[in-house]
Amino acid sequence: MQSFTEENYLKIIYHLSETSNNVQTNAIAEQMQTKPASVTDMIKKLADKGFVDYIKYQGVTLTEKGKNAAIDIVRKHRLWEVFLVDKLNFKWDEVHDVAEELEHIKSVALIERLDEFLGFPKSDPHGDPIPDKNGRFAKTQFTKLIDLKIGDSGTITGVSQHSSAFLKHLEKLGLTLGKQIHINDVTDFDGSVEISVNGKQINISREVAKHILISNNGKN
Amino acid sequence: MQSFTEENYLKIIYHLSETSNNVQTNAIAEQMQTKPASVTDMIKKLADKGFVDYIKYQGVTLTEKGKNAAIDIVRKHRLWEVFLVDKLNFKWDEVHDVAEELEHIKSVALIERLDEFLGFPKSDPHGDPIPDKNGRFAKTQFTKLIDLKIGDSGTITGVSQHSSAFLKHLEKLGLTLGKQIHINDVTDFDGSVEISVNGKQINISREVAKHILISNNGKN
DNA sequence: AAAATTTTTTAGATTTACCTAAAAATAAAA
DNA sequence: TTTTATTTTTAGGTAAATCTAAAAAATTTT
Repeated sequence: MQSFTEENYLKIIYHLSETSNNVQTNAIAEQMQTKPASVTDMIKKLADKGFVDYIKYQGVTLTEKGKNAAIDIVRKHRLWEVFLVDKLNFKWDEVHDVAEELEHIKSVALIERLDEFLGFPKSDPHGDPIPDKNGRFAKTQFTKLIDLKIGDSGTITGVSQHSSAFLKHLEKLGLTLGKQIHINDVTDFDGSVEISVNGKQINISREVAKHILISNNGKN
Repeated sequence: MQSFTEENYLKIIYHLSETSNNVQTNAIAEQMQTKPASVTDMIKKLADKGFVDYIKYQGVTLTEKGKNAAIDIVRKHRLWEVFLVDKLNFKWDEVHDVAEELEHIKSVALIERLDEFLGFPKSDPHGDPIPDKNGRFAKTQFTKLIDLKIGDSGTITGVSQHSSAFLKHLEKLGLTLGKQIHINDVTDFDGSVEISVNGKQINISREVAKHILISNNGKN
């Protein structure tokens, strides 16, 4: 059984694995808000326990065991987020920190019953897929809004940033999950994007456009 | 803000305070499943932080601050128990350990919304009162079943033991909250008690009778 | 009231997850 | 291909919560 801290490391390594194959010490340190030296210590421990493969100076990759452990934590995190939003009326920008704590509660029965209570949801309030109890989930293929071309349209189905500030901003702009959008123009000067949503035209910054995920997008 | 461990100490000191005024080091050690030496260390820390009053060799008492902190944890524990039983269909003997973890989640909003979601329950699945958000709760006056006399009757409204083994045993005997009971006889030999419940006569050991709490009891 | 017992504390170590500072390895630039 | 910069690791140390063994205080027994 893993400690609270080990679980956080596994989860972060898992998320970093999604974009790069070998996860670097510095990247982990940044995410964990700790120092690289501390990361090296923990990596050795995780390697000893068989959660990661580790070659000095080469970064780490999760083993099958490590990946399963990480997916289990992600599952818990996302189920709790659904609980908070669906049952306790939290906003999507309020759930992250609390779920961050709840995800470490160790009880298989608890999570299975929670899953059932919530009606076996397939995605969390931010559009991220929820692994089932065997760790399986549909690999969703999103396009970042920033990568769409003028004339493209699609549906907002996810976000790649869970900070309260970002989500509140989206809310204010009316950019929530399920909304249909259309790309009208891209500004040369600052890369900001002119889009239609809710029958209105709005301008969003490049930074915002990078973190909005779109599906069902059709050319023109 | 207190650590996980500090919270557990406060909770245990609070519970021990209900029966004795000055809580002893050894008693805390036993409940915490640790050694007296460790307790002395922690007591000093809690005293420094103003949670307890402590005089060497004299045991501890909770300060107002300590008492409030403890009641807050008890509140969380009991609300989570209600959630587990009412919403997730846990049995009353399955909730203790999970609630023991959930009680440490730090979010005022979470607990207030959970309380509301559950309909502001006044007692938990074991009959213990749930403090409101200001820490207030009705001081219930129970009589232990063992203290009733032959001919007395009353209603089961609580238990003073939360172990799964004990609760499962009660369940099997049909001795659940709200049940009406009548004392028929007390065995001289072993102090076991002959009672009527559900229209049947059963015999319960002294040990069991000690941990069943009765209210509305009328003489004869 | 002295002796024996129990309770509590102190002293000194251990483990976990951190840290800083400095050394070593790797990658990038000149 | 050196030099420079970046990344990572090692070495040695800290704080929290625990431990064992032994000393000190309080309580109980005789």
